[in-house]
Amino acid sequence: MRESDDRLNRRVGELAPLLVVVGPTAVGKSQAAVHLAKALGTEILTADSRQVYRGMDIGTEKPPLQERQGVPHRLIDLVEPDQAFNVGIYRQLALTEIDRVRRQGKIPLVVGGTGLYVRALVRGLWDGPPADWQFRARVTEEARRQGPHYLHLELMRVDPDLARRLHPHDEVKIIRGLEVYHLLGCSLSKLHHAHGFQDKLFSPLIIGLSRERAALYRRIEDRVELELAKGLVQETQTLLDKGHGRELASMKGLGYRQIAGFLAQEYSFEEAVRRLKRDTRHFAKRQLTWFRQ
RNA sequence: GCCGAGGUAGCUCAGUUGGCAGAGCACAGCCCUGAAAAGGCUGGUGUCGACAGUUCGAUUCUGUCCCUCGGCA
Repeated sequence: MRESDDRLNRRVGELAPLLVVVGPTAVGKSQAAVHLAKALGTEILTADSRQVYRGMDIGTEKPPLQERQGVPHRLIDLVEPDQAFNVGIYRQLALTEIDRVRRQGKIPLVVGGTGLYVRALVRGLWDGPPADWQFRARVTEEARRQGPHYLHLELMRVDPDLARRLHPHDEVKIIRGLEVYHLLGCSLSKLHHAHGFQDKLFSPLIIGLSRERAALYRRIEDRVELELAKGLVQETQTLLDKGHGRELASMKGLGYRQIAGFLAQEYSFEEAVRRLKRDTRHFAKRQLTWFRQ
């Protein structure tokens, strides 16, 4: 019943509206989004792969309660830092939230800096398996033994199309390709192609925020200093004390990674701050290439 | 003032037995569908401190000067 409704809607071009605000870190998304949400009388659905972790507040720049001005923020604090999280889980939860907001007669407003999450909402996500960490550990170990280009050659055997698109050094993506073949017996490039990423559920209006580069970098530096003043070091220590090791994906996030290195006495505090600022600038640049298109 | 070391990319430095100057970082551009704040690719950049001399040719050798750092005064 709903299925056919959706199909009908698609045919007549009446896809559900979806408002999306994207932009690099520190550009001022959160503040702009609160204004927009208040003006529209709606809520904020965050698209941020780091704000989903509970207890990671300062380093992920979750807007403090007083800055939210009563606007509900959803899709944050979803899991513990040692729990697995990924685009698939995000998309599922986000679709539920979007549906709920729509039923209340409001325009869903998605705000975030994680390009992949936004794209998975707007273009769909192929129905694939999540990471198999045992497989990944095994394959990584094998690559150590067999030499650097071993995995790429393996992928060339099972998925030549993907192998040609990936640089031999891009181990993370190469392993994903091997993993999918291992789990499903079919090449990832075929599965991607079959899906096509034309899975349009919404008619999105995407608003990209930007700033002059020098100003953005200045804001990043100020923001890092502010995070430190708010107690980023203490927050990192607390997470480590809870047993959340540096190998966790969540602990590899900006801020935690650099501060954890300092706490492990690998380098000085000044060096940690320098790296954090630098890595955040690099990240903002990568975000810009997602959002430019 | 004297002695010593040095002045090469935005920064830290390597180098040229005299023949179009090169690394890391910074910076810029890009890729991406279950780790994505992850992971990966590509690319500029130069009065080689200044002036003169030797030389077919000087960033490289010689001289003078300027500047920086250390030591002695």
